[in-house]
Parts: sequence; structure tokens; C-alpha cells
Amino acid sequence: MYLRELDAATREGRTTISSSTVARAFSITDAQVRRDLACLGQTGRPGVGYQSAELASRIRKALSLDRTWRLAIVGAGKIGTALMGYPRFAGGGFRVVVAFDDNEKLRGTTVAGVAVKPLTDLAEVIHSEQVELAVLAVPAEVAQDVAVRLVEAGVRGILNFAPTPLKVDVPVEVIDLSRSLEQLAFHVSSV
Amino acid sequence: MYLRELDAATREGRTTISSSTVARAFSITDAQVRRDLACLGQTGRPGVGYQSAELASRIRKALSLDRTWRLAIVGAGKIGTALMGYPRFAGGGFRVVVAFDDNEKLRGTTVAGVAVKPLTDLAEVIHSEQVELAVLAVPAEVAQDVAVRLVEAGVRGILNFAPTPLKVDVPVEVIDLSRSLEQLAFHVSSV
DNA sequence: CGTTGTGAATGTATTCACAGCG
DNA sequence: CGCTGTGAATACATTCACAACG
Repeated sequence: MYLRELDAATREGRTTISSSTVARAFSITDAQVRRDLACLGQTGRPGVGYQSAELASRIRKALSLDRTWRLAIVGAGKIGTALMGYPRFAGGGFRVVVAFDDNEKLRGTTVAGVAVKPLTDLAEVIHSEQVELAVLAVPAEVAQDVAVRLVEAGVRGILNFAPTPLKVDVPVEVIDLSRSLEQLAFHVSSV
Repeated sequence: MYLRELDAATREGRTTISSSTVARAFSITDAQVRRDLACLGQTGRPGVGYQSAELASRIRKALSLDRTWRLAIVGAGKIGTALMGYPRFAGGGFRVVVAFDDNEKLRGTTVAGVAVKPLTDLAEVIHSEQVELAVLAVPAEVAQDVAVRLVEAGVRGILNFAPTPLKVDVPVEVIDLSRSLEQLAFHVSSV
């Protein structure tokens, strides 16, 4: 989150930036910002602030974004295909190298420059393409199964769009569209 | 989250369910489940557990999901269109009543049964269609602007897919795809 | 029994407030 | 001066552990 703001600042020529400026952008306290940055060690200068570009690069390193991650998209339905051409992935150190889907119609096709393979080839292709992370956008019923196969094939992390808690022993990040909407509805009605 | 599990239990004929069963599904503690449910008042029976269906209905009411919310999708790009036909929205008390996009090619078209209108008509249509919530899937540069117009037109909550913190005074829920991926990359490399 | 609901204990996150520094 | 980095204080979340209950 801070990374975005720092990059924006750098682009606009603001070479230094203070914790309170960053805080204002996200409506949080300046103390929060400084605490969050504390784990990077001494990075700011009293009376001046932080060097936008340098701080961004430190954060990138801390988050392991100073390299390119090879990504597979599993499930080329609406959400899966929407993500294939997502420019922000490419811009931020992620490269979609392959997609998987069992739909006959997609066999052998290419979407947004990404080849779509059948799930039968999953293990093989994950190896040959050295896939490290997978975006799981398959129906809930098969999500757990596919997740296990992904991990067995060597995938080290999963971004899960299926509304099912996965039991695998690699890190999983969840994006649950309907839960987000439900949460919104709740907040709206308790204003 | 619990709602899903409770509905699944009900469908499978498990009329009662204990906190530890629910907890296991999400790899959390049973105490956590009971605390979370505490705000609903006395709902379980010692020695037995909770009535799956009845608890689900209480949660629905607490989250204001015991009604239908009228929804607009703003920005009919890849993500926007992917969401238009999303079956889970329809199933869970949300109804997409209209979409907006300025792309000439989409003028007057219908995607997945949803009419796409130009943004010029935003205020008018939001009123006439009684839209309460909006999904914001427009480019980051215009997100803040569009958000303000939405709120002025009467929208009471926004689900924001743009990677920009919105300043509006209605509840905002954020789905940030690249941040989720970045978070995943971080967790993977710190295993 | 088995399971809830909840005080008390613990753990974690956020904010306060200020010495110290350029 | 303005701003950082951080102890101390506060607020919040989670877990423990057990009386109460059918």
C-alpha cells in the first residue's frame, strides 16, 4: 500500500516524503506509518522525512518484489480470463506464463497472449514452466482438489478466488467477492 | 464465512453443529467461533451445539442479508463484465440492475442480461433504478472522481477494485488484486 | 457426559508523547 | 524548527479454563 504512494511521489518528483503525508493518503495516523516502517531499520531522516525512491526499493526487497514471479492461472472462466491480461501484474514483478482449463472450447487457444492448457497437463507444465504461484479461479466444488494437485506439482503459494477454505501447506491468500459485498452491505446498514 | 459453512451443513442434513466443528473447517479455535457468535445473544445449546439453519438466519439478519440489495457495476472492462454474471451475487441477496461504461462499442448493449449505460446518465439511472451499492471497476485515474459522483447520486456503499484509496463518506470495501498477489509473494518467501 | 458462554489472562496492534537528531 | 524512532500506555483480539446447563 505504501509502495504505491511512494512510487506516485517519486513519479511526481517529490523526492522526500514524511510519515504524516503518507498517513493522510490512507486516513491513518503518522505513528502507524512509522511503526510499520520500523521493521526496515533506520530509513528516515529526522526533520526531513523518507527518501521516496529509496524507501520504495527497501520495501520491494522486504516483500520479495525485487524479482519476477512466474504465475499460472487455473480456471479460464470469466474471472480467470479477466486476470490474464491484467496489466498491473506485469508491471509489478509478476508474469502469467500459462493458464489451465478443461473446457473443450479453449483447448489449444491463447488468451491475452497466454496459452490455455488442459488440467491433465498440470503437473508437467508447472514443472516445465517453473510456475511458483497459482491463481485459483475454478468452481468451489473442485477447488480443494486442484489446490492439492498444484502444491504436489511444486506451486509454493495460491491466490484463491474460490469461496472455500483450502487445506494445503503453502501460503494461501483469499479474495472472496461475495464476502466482500456482504461485508459492505453490513457496514452500509450499520451507519 | 460462518454463513457458508452453516448453509452447507443445513444442505447436508446436519441440523446441529458445534463450535469445534465450525472451527475445524477454518482452522481456527472453537473459542474464537463462540466469541464471534456471542454478539447474536444466546444462540447455542450446551451439550448440543447450534441449530445450523436457525443460526444462519440470525447471521443473515445481523448482516442485513435478509433482503435484496440493488447493485450497479461501474466500468465494464474485463473485471466489470466478469462480475456481471457472477452467480453468487444473485444467490446471496444482491441483484445487478445496471452497468456503466463510456466505451462507444458498449453503448446500448446488454452483457449477461445487464444493460450498459454511458456514465453521463449515472445520476439519473442510479435514481431511477434505486441503486444502493456500486462496484467500482474503472481505471485508477478516474476512480476518485467517479466515486464522488456515485455518492452524490445516492449510492450508499462502494466495492472498490481500483488500487486507489477513495475519500468519500460512505463505507468502502477494497479488493486489491495486485496487493493480494504481493502479499502472497511475501508470505511465500518468508516460509 | 459434551458443549455453551464468559470472566480472566494473554497476546497483538495502535496510539501517545517525547527525547534526540539534523 | 520539523520529523523520526520508540518506550509506555492504551485499545483490541484471541485464547484459556471452567462454571453452568440440558
